[in-house]
This record gives sequence, C-alpha cells and structure tokens, in this order.
Amino acid sequence: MIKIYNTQTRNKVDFEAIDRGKVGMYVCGPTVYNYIHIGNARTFISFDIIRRYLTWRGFKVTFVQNVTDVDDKIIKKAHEENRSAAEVAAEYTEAFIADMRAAGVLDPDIRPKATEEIPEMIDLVSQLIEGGHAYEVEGDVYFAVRSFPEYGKLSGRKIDEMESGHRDLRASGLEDRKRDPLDFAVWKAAKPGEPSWESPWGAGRPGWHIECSAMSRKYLGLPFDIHGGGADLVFPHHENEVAQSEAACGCTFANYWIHGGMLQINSEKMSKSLGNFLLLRDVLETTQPEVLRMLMLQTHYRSPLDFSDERLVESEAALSRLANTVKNLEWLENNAADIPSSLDIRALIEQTQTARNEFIVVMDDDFNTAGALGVVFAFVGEVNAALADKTLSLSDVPAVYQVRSVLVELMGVFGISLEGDQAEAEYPREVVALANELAGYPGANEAQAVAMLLDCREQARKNKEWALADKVRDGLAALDLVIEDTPQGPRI
RNA sequence: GGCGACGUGGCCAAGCGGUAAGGCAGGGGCCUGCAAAGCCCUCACCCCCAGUUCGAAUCUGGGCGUCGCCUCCA
Repeated sequence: MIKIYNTQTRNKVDFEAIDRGKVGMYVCGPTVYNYIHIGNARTFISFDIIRRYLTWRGFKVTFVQNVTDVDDKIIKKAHEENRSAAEVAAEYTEAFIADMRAAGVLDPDIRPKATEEIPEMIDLVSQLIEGGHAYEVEGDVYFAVRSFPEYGKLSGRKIDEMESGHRDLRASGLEDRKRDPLDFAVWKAAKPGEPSWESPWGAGRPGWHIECSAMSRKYLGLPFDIHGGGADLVFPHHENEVAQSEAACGCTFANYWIHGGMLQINSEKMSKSLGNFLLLRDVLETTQPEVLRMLMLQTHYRSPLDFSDERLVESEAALSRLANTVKNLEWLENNAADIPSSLDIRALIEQTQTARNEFIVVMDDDFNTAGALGVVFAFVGEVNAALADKTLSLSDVPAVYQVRSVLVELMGVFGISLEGDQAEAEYPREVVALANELAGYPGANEAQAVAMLLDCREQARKNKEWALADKVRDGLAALDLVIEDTPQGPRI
C-alpha cells in the first residue's frame, strides 16, 4: 500500500485511487515568461519521479500539466520587450518543453495551454456567479471568499485570522472594489494593450487560479486523485483552486495534495528579486541530467534541498559508482565464455530480490527516494563484494543478467539510465592508429583495435614489460578510455 | 504579528518507540608491477534542558537556532 503525505490533512495516508488501478494527476506548470529555473526543475523532476513510480507500480497514470501562457508577468515582459504577449508565451513554452525533455522529464499525457481553454474558464466563472460565489464589478469578477466556509482548509488558515493578521490588505488600491479584502480575481477586465477574450462581463482574461481549476476539471473530472505543485503554491494558489472548484461543483476537488519542498542555493531562497537563481538550461550546459537527478533523489521531495556545485560533484561520483557496477556486470555477460565458472550465484539472486522488495517498501512510504537509493547502494555493495571475491566467478549468465537488470530497472524508475552499452560506437577513431602503433596492427574496426590493445597490454604485463603495458594504458587514457582490471580480466 | 517546516558524523542525507541506512570526503589494510576500479576495517554523546516510557534521534513541554509561507513565485 502506497502512503502519501497529504498537505490538506497534514499526515501520511494510504493512497486509494478513485478508479482502481488508475491515477489522475495534475501538476501546476510554469508561467511562461522566462526560462525555467533549477527550482522549477526540482518540483517537476520530483513529480516526474512520483509519476514514474506510480506507473511502475502498475497504475495507469493520466498526468496533466498546464502551461500558464496568459498572465500579468507575461504581459509585463512583452511590454518590456515591445512585442506581443503571445509571442513571449510561445517562445518560453517551447523553451520549457525543450528544457524538460533535456532534463529527462517525461512529457505529460495532456499539456493544456490556458489560452486554449478560455471557454471552459468562462463557464466556470459563470457557474460561480450563478451559485453566488462570485460577483462582477465593472468587468472584473471576484471570488467571494466568505461564500465558501471552508476557505483556508488546505493551507490551514482561518479567514478571520488572515484578515486581522494580514500586513497590508488595503494597500493595493483595488480593495474597495471587493466586498471582502480576501476576495480574489477570477476574471480580469482587459486593459488597453492586453490580450483579451470576449466574455459575459466584457473583454478580459482569466485570473491565474481559475485557469488550473478549469483545466484540471476538464481533463480529469472531479474529484481527481492527486494535485501537486511546489510548496509555495499552497497559499494562495491551491487554496483558491480548492475554493473555486469545490464551490462550483459541490464536491471534493482533489483527494491528495502533494507539495514539493523548495530548492535553495547556499541555504538561501532562490528568487528573482535576490538575483541568485539558476536557469535549468544553464545547469544542464555543464551537468548530465542524470547527475542532477541523482542530487535531487538524495533529498526527500518534501524537504528543502540545498543546491550547490559541491553536491553536484558528489552526485556525479555516486552515480558513477552505480554505472561502474552495471558496466562490470555487462562486461561479464558479454565475456562469459572466458570466465572460469565456480560461483554459486544463488545468494546474489536472493539479495537481488530482497533489494527489489525493499526498494518498493521504502518508496511506497511517501516516495522516499533517498531511502530507496540507500537500498540500491547497499545492494551494489553486495554485488561488488561478490565480484571482488576472486574465488568466485560468475557462471550463470542469466543470473548476472538478473542482477544487472534489476539495478537498471530500479534506477530507471528514477529516470536514470544506467545502460551505456554503446561502447563500440563510442570508441574514438584514434584507437585504430594506437593499435597499429603499439600492437602492430590497426584492427578491422575500433572495437577490435581496443580488444587488441587490451590483449597487447596483458601480454606485456605477463612478460613484465611494464613500459609497454603503461604505454597502452596511457595511450587509451589520453582518449578518455580508462582500463579497469577486474578480477575477471581487463575491460574498458 | 499570524501560520508552518526543520535542526542526525567533516559535507549531504534516511530514519516515525527497541540502543543509528546510504552517498561524498578522510584514516588504516587488501588486491595491483604501479595505477584505476573494487573489497574489508575505521570515523555519531542524533541542537540544549526537563518529562513520559522497561526503553526515545523518534512521543510531550520549554529553550536556542535555521528556513519557508502570509505579495508574483515551482
């Protein structure tokens, strides 16, 4: 049974899907007025992993993520750059999709754009007005917070306390138009030069919160299973979504609310105003997406995560530990004929199954990726210990395959691919010349050249010709090919 | 001011009542011609003080500290 920490109830609860075996999931996407930053990426990668895990556990997941492509910030940016809001939105929508793919985040099943769902939003606003939950003032429509007694239930606030404790509710100048200072816009009358759509209240555009209410309702129906987003969206965005959606339909909006913790840089909040934010695309410029994921996996998705170059380096080292073991296993499979067989691998198989089961237990507990990673690494340690024992060798190729495939499978759930067996294609051309020089024959192709070089070195070592042996090793190293002498033989 | 989260080894981090996973870094050893990779061993008074309990990192109260939300924010 999968347990999920539900923001609304503030505790971990058993996950029960509305439709057995299916999960409807909505995660708030970005407002496309800039390239997404590393904090956005943290949230989206977290939900990518949750989605992958649920899928792996057998659920048919319908994953919906919107793009907010009409909004104050987009309009502002457009004005600054003297072009249309649509242009700005289109550019950054495209960039967002590209960045997500570069980060290894799976495409959502449905990616609605706010500007393409306006009729649904107008419908929803109309419903709210009819139901007495919203009112129009000169082309603006506001949600009446007082009409929804449960307002505040998601974020754990009480209306009265909010009003008395609020800093400067009357500062914006618009407050006199509202019946209550806490009321928020669900439809905004168009101002000159702004994108707008016709509506019963005149030309205007939707408020931010109504967009997600309308899109999630349209594509998933109400109620749906999981609504996610960054923790900073709990209030007011998600609170308002709940109010709108539930006031309109009279039913529950989403059963489980999942919120991802914030990413910080050097223990400081990353924000535009502080100017310390990193763009995802800039990070990916110098960092493998798997390394970034590895870093994020090591912290629980709800905890704050401190991002730093040091952690990136650590994560890379950790990842290569896993990759190395997989590479060794792969090599063993491909060279099984040369391996003296005496290993009773049953223990390893048992450990493999145990590790896989344990992985599930840990992940079922609110997607504890850090704990699950611990399981994987502990298992890798066991595998390495077996491989390091020279009295053992791997006689049972299917068993080795099983060990490796489980390793690959489990990390695959995290979106990290450990299969790098395009080695043949990756050998640089220079190895041919090197083989010709050192082994006296270029070989038929790169792979053969490498094989000859390894063989040449082994011969040299046998004859204690260390100079030649090291020449081969250094020559390969210069081409970024590192020889590893395993107990079962050398490999690249 | 209101609401909330967190404080575990040098760094990161899991843990949710039975005497501390894992990663990175460090020390010692093994393997190796030397390396690399790997293996073995080693490195924690769980922020402080009280309390509950046979037993607490884990529960309760208090203190100190860090951070987040309350305004656009993933």
